[in-house]
Amino acid sequence: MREEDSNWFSRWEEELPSPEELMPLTQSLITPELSLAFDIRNHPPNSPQPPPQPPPPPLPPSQPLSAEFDSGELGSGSAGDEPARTLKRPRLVWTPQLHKRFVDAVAHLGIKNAVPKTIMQLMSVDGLTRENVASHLQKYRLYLKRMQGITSGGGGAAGSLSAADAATDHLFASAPVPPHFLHPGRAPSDHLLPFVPVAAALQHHHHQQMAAAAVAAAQQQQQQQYHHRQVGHFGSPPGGHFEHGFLMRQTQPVHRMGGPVPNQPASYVEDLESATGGGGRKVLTLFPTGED
DNA sequence: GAGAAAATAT
DNA sequence: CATATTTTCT
Repeated sequence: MREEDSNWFSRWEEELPSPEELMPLTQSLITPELSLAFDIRNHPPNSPQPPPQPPPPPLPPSQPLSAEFDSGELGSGSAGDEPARTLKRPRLVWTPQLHKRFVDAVAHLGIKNAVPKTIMQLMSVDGLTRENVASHLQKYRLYLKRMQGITSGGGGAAGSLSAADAATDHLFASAPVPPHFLHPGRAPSDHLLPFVPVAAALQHHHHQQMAAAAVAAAQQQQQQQYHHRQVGHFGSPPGGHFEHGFLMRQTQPVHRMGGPVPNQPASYVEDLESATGGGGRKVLTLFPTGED
């Protein structure tokens, strides 16, 4: 309980894995034929077709994520300008769902093609930039490396469950870590880890009951160095003014690349549910998709 | 003030 | 693209 504590706890309930998400590692990949089917590459006049290596795998089966977000925001004119242009984007919050998609993309791509660019494209999550993926990928790799030492070697000794799973990277732990990744030279199929590092063993949870639950609030205006949470409290607005709370607007000038990526018009808004008990807190993560 | 996550720079 | 460093948030 140091850093996130309240945070991750709130998230935990919010992002609780749905049955669909808990799919075993036996996730069926896209059939090769399908991949090939998607691999329809015409021959444009001048297409920077990457090296003869890359079978652009289709997008993984999109998850039935509930896309529900308030479309409100309109208002008034205050924000006549839709800044988007060269405006610093807020900060990307990697929610488990988003991370899962990331992992899925990497998994389906294979280590070889799992480069930021490709991953980003495959994810088709709007608002997601290459830098975001790159940064996360970096961390993810480190996590994998760390995990290697524990899963192998010790042989999954019962005792050394290690904090590596639950204690450390909460986010990574929540996502189904593909069996491979540990090393390319291994057979992906067949034997998988004795156990999935699904975060579970949580015994100590102090109920700090924090009102803050919302993440990802975009402040298009001046994002100065305020000190405290900027997220909207839904609990009790001091000013008596009810704010929308978390509303993100992110429009990015889509520059199309001639890439062979069958972009799927994916609108990804994640999670929006779980009003367990009386505390109805909804966290809206990831920005709405304008379009691709 | 420390630690972690994301961003940014090399 | 990968890694290192810096910033920002909890």
